Amino acid sequence: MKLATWNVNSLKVRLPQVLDFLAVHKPDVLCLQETKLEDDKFPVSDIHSAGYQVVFCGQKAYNGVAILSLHAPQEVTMGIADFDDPQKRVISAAIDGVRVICVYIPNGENVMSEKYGYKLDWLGRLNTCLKVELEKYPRLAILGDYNIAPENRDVHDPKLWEGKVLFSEPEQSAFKELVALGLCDSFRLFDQAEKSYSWWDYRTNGFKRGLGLRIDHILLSAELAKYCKSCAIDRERRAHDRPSDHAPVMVEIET
DNA sequence: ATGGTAGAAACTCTA
Repeated sequence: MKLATWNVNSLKVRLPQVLDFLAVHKPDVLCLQETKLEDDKFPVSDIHSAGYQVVFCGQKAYNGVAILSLHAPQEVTMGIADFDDPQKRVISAAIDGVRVICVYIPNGENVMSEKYGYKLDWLGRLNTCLKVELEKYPRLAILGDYNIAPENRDVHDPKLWEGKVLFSEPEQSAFKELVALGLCDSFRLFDQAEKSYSWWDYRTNGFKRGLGLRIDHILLSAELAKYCKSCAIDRERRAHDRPSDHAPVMVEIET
């Protein structure tokens, strides 16, 4: 079983690239973030024509998440339980016996921003909700844009990024607390190339200059991690014409 | 050089 995640930064612009990704990799599940589409604008028929089912939860201009799958999504839920968040950042479904949670964790803007407080609060609420999900679904995968680089090796220049949003200590602690629930950063189960990143800022010509961060992750419960055979970043997607600023990440799980 | 680019929307916000 192949599970993938990709922050597409506008599904309207990236739809042809998403369809190509599906055709090339044939993932069982693809989680999307930053679709930036209201639900009545979602390209359902294009996804169906590609042989995929889809559930989604979006809004105008910002945020928006979706789960594409070969098999039927069941027990679909939107958002975080007991948290009335107007921002559309979470969608979950049970697919082929795996509970899939697609997350777009807030960016935080900068550590002095109100949005940074919202991000840390949001991470606390996610943690609480994942505790419950883990009890209910031992086979759990949380895929998405976490907007957190967990370790020094996940950032091109840790010194430069020290104390900055995406890399600050409180964010990294929140990430560790998610892992401490009994989850595992699937990328680090395997040997990986140095300077493996999943996001490069458009603004600094980051991709061309190798200025990246690894902020897109697939966390797996122990029950899934023990059957995980690979985890890879599809870095070449970032070199495409009109690329998203994020590359997809994909795991393979033996079933 | 506290810059730069990209997307959506609508003369600004978010990343």
